[in-house]
Amino acid sequence: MVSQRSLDVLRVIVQDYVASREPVGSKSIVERHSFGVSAATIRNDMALLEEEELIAAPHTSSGRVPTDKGYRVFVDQLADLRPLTSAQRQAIGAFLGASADLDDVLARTVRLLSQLTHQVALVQYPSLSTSHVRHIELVPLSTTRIMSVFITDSGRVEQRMLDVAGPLDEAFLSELRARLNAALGGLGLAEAVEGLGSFADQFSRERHPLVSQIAASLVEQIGANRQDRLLMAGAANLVRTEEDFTGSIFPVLEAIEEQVTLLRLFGEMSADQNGVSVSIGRENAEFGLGETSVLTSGYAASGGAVARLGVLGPLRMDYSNNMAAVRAVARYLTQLLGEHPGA
Amino acid sequence: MVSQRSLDVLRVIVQDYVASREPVGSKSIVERHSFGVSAATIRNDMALLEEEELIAAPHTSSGRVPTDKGYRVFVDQLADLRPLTSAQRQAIGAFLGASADLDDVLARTVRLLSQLTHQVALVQYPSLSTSHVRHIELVPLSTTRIMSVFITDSGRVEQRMLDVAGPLDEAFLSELRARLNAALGGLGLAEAVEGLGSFADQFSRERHPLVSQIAASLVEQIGANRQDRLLMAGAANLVRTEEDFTGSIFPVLEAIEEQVTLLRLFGEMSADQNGVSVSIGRENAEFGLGETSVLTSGYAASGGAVARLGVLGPLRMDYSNNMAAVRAVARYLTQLLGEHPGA
DNA sequence: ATTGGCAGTCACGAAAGGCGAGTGCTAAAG
DNA sequence: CTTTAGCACTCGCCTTTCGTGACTGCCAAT
Repeated sequence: MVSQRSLDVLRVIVQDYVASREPVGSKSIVERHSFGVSAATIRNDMALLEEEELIAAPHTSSGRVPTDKGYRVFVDQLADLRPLTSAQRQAIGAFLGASADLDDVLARTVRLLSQLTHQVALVQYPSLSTSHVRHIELVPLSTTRIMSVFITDSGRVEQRMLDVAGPLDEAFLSELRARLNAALGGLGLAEAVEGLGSFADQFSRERHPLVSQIAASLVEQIGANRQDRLLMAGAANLVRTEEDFTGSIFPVLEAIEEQVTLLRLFGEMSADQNGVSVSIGRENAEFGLGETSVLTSGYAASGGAVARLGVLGPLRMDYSNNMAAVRAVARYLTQLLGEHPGA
Repeated sequence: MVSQRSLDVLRVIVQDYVASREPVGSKSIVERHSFGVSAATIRNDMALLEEEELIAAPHTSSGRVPTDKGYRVFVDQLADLRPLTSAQRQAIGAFLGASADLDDVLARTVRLLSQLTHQVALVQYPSLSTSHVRHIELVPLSTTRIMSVFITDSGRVEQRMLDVAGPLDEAFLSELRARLNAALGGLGLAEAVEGLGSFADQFSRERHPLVSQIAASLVEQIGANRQDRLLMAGAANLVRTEEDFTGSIFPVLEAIEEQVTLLRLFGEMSADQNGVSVSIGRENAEFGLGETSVLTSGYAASGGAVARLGVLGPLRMDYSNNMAAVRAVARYLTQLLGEHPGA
């Protein structure tokens, strides 16, 4: 049985360790916090916590350090996040206030988040899977080459080049553009792909191969871009916290640059009651991030597109502040993208 | 007077030091290379090199290490770069072979370059300043909101949202689109901006404010995007070579994430006869990169857009191989972008 | 100009010793 | 049963010391 006071002891151990980077001993606890009991009593509680594997001693006679499990219990106890300071709120507004397009907003967001948390920040591009076709544009580049621009209501724009078999005149391209938008405008991406399957059938035998080719390219374009991208900022912060990693941070940086891994990790994280999901230490082992914690929150772009953003850092981080920052930024971003669809 | 043999000694000092990371002494030189002279003679040459400040001794009685100036002389002596190995050439082809759009090509390029050189790789987006207007598209998002898509012949696509004062109908939007493209298509960006200045004058008094607003937004869109972006990959390599930096690599990573600084540095580097420009150590001091070397080469996208790509790493790097890689990738990229305009 | 010899310098690594923070345990008190 | 004070013990860390080895600089001879 773990008493309430024991949990309080765990809390201050995590807090003090995060603040000082040094194993915390019973004596320093009683002199820094008002528990109203003696160091010996704290020692008894600490022995209990050690039995539960919530804390561990690096050396036989040193203070204690939280284990992965200890951080987990600590985080789960953080029921209420204190809101950000007004200075931080202002920073969010100032940073994200006036932005032109989605690329810009997300680029600013990731930098902002990294500055607020002093960790590596990550922002996933909104998934296309739940968004809808806003507009398709075909732009002639030469007589046998066109650029197709594909715009969704989540504000994403994807362009692609295509060499076509036969020559194309502007009139036919206009017709094609009009028919494409009539047929696909407003559809979800899956429906659009379906619609493209039979799209060419409405054209003459003569035109059919050409239109088929273009339709196939569009299908590919839609499908290919469903694989999301990830923005990163604040890699320098990882170096700053280098001492918190037992070995080198090299493998960590490698894993971060391997976006596929992170996207998989993002995919497996779901929101808890605060909207912020936390994955700690060995919980990330399969991603090569066994020594890091990842905090994420979902955010919604318009068009129903959802994605995640968050931060990554050493186990020894300020969970409280960082979770609040992630939550606040996600909320602000959702609000911003909701207000100005696609912007 | 610095004899030819002295320069040869400098060369092997750089080579051995790069290979071993240890100060190189006279004895190890004579036993690893066939100079046909004794260690004492080498020592005399080394004393000469030291007088010229091309090498220095970390401690009174240790081997010698090249200085910034020494690396500079070494690099300038590398008249002919040996071409890449066939395996490397194949890697370039395989990596960049099939790519959809400019974003994709550049993203692959930067990763490729980082893998070839084992350093941080940087690729600058082609500057818009010398490219031309390919197409302007206006997409209605709601009655008072449009998205303008701006396509250049260098393959870049920029989108932007705009709230307009009055309601817009589709017919007028079509007219506007047609007139915009008629007026601006093919113009250089500077000319396009000029043309937009008086563009609204051809419309009725009633339409004038609306068109003015759209034109102004387009001008802003063109201007704003002239500020280039930079792709980076291989930050993990900096960590791997951390020991080559006297202090922490933190400020280096910070400088790298501050794209503005790097773009300024890129701007100041011009090509030498090999097409590869090298900036060594303190030559980069004003950018906070006094302990790094930067190798860059220009490349050309279609539409006359030019930009630079390159790598950044510690002074102690394999200049010969890395310069060859930068040159090869720049050439390949130029070729690829030339073949498939905008792709 | 080149070479062999030799004394001198100095960083680096290993070994030793002292310090001190912190623990676990025990016995007594509330 | 919980809490407290006291105490012996452990062990990482820091500092000091010392020996080793690599390399240089100089000098005299070729």
